[in-house]
Amino acid sequence: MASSLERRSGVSLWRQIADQILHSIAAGDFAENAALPPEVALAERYGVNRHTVRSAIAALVQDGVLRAEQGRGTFVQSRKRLSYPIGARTRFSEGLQGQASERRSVLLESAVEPASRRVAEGLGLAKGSTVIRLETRGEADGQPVSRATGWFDAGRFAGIDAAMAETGSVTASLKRFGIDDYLRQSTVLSARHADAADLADLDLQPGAIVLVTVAVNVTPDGQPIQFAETRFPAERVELKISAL
Amino acid sequence: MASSLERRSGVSLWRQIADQILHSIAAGDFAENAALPPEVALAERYGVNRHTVRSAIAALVQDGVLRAEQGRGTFVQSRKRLSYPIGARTRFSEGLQGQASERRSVLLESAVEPASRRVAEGLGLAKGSTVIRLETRGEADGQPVSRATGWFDAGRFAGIDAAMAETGSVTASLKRFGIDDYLRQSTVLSARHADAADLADLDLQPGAIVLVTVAVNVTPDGQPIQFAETRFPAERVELKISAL
DNA sequence: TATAATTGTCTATATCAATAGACAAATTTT
DNA sequence: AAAATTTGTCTATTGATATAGACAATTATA
Repeated sequence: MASSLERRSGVSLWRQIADQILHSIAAGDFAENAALPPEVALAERYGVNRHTVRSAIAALVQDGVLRAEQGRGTFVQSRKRLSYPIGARTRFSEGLQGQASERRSVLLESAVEPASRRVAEGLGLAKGSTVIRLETRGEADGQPVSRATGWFDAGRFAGIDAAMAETGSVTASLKRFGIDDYLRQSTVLSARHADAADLADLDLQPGAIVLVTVAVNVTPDGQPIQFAETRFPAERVELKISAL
Repeated sequence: MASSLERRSGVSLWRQIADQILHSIAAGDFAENAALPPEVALAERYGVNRHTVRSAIAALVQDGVLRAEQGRGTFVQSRKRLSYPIGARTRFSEGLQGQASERRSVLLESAVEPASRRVAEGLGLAKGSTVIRLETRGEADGQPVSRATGWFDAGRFAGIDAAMAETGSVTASLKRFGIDDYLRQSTVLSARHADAADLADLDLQPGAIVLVTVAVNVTPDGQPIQFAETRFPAERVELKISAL
């Protein structure tokens, strides 16, 4: 194993090592509260100075992933990564049952604006039609696990921003407009480094990776309701694709 | 827009800027062959020195994303990203039809070895059972688009490595063992920085991101056939989740 | 209790990353 | 032809990153 490192890549060695340790923990190489190899051993394995390993560990301690105890060693603090299901009936609140005791969706911002080409196409509207944009953050046990931007046809769903602010749930808000059921028509997935806004909203460290889904939700008879882009912090969330 | 940058984060400013430009292009802000803003303007927008912007551009030129012409400007070289479908009948060769004229799967390495706990669980075998591991690379128009590690029960599929080397297709190889149809039982998706091996196999630059799928393929009656982990370069591939 | 193992802190040095400024080279515009 | 715009190259300086070595502080073990 022990993947090697790339120098003068624009990503410092300590961050590469921190990423690898994080990945190693997520892959199950270390149980919770298990001890990491001592710094000297890690330095040798990665072929770097002990101080460089210490920088990586310091970053992960800062993130709450590791816990260092002088004289004893360095231990895995928490290694939970939520498994977020994606399927025909993807619902934020339902999906994480059993994995987190407290789940909620927070409305950060809403706006009424003309639809961009991308959004208009997704919703099957004419370009420039008025749409309502909702910016929301999903939290599980107080920790941000998703950051979504959703668009709705302003004509059909006027006031959904208020409903969302009140109920804190897309599903509940749509019920007020007579939508009892909706399906996920398509999901396109990609990944990238988190931008500054996502770093702030998701409480991530620079260099963090986000999984990005772009989805269209439709009524059972195929009428587009919502166009949404959602960013998930890759270090805290994995996506499980279930039957559609 | 113009997301800001994070200093002393372990990720250099030039790489952060390169990532943002890449994202901006992928988001459709610039058409193919469109000119980027001049270096001075970019430097001002990001609040950095012109030389820092030049480092970012140089990296993207090296990647073949941009093309710089002295006296004229800097232009978008190519912004195609393959859309790789994921669904119940995910097949490498079929999925990319129409997006690339030449598609193939190359067997890099094969080995017979005891199953790790993870693989054994995925295939429903006892831990330590003998399995065949196949390392393959998917290519579209000569460019690497996927890097897969697949495991098969060595008892049932003895010789599949030879069949794979001959046919270059998992589907064709399985036919020789009487498997005419198979389904994808589950897919778990994550993202991380590419490790050194992936960088080499996928011809990526350090710091690149890979989408990772871990999947189990089963016969129509639910018997596990293959356990596989596949890495996709996020800058070249997006995953489209279709009906299962 | 003494020893070993492990993390924490300090100093010093070399290399990479970023800033700053000046000017050359190529292209487009006036 | 001249001016303006834009990329390319050079020198110099500052701060972050990485290496090297030594030793202190804490904990577990012989």
